[in-house]
Amino acid sequence: MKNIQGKELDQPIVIDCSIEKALNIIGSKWSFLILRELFTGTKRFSELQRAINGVSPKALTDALRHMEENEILVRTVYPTVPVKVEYSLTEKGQDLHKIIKEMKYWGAKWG
Amino acid sequence: MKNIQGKELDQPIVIDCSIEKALNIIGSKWSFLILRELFTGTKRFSELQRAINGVSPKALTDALRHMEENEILVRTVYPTVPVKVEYSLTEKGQDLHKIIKEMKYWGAKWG
DNA sequence: TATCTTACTATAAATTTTATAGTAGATATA
DNA sequence: TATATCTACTATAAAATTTATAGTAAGATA
Repeated sequence: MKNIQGKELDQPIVIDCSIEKALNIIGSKWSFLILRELFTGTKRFSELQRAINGVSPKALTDALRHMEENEILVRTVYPTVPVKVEYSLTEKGQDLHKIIKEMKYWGAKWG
Repeated sequence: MKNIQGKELDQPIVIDCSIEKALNIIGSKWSFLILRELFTGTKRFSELQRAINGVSPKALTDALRHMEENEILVRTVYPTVPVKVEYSLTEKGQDLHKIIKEMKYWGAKWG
């Protein structure tokens, strides 16, 4: 995953801007919609796939992995057959709620 | 410009989600950084280019055009030589400040 | 035996993004 | 006179990313 400037996120570059930091941690456009879903509670992969119109499984996997690495969400695997995987927000992830809420207000007002 | 599902924005599709509406109107990742700059006042193309680390002129032009079409900012051309072009936020654009502010808080806390 | 399920991967194709050079048109400099 | 400078972009090809599609494991079900 690359940052907003197109550099690998594990490269030693210093970003001063908090907005850029937030955008890099959140990841991609899909992350916002994953957040929207997870604020209402834990979800499985297939539930997210159905709820988010237009995501390919790869895009969803990539976004979830990125968010997991950045400790926005946790991934829990239940070794059943077929396997069950649940995604839920961490405190860090829950704290993004204010941003998404403001987006929702703005979108309802101007969209 | 395409929407978050990859469809052209002028296609007759209905989006119910306010978050998606907001994301589609804002446009791309660069838009957030353009907003960051314009909240401090009117800026010229070259000022934005210098202030936003890593934008290509094409990416900047594309983002500005998209934001202009969506009435987030206005573009004013002064017919001097060389020409001078200024970008400034509309009321709709100013109103995005809450979102960016929350991003900034979050980035400062967790980033 | 064939089919269904979940949570993904693999691959190639399609699309987007980026880097780089170039443009106008007047002024400034050597 | 020739060259360089400035701004705000465009054009183009190359590079990178994203998407669509098919496929996988591994047991349950009909």
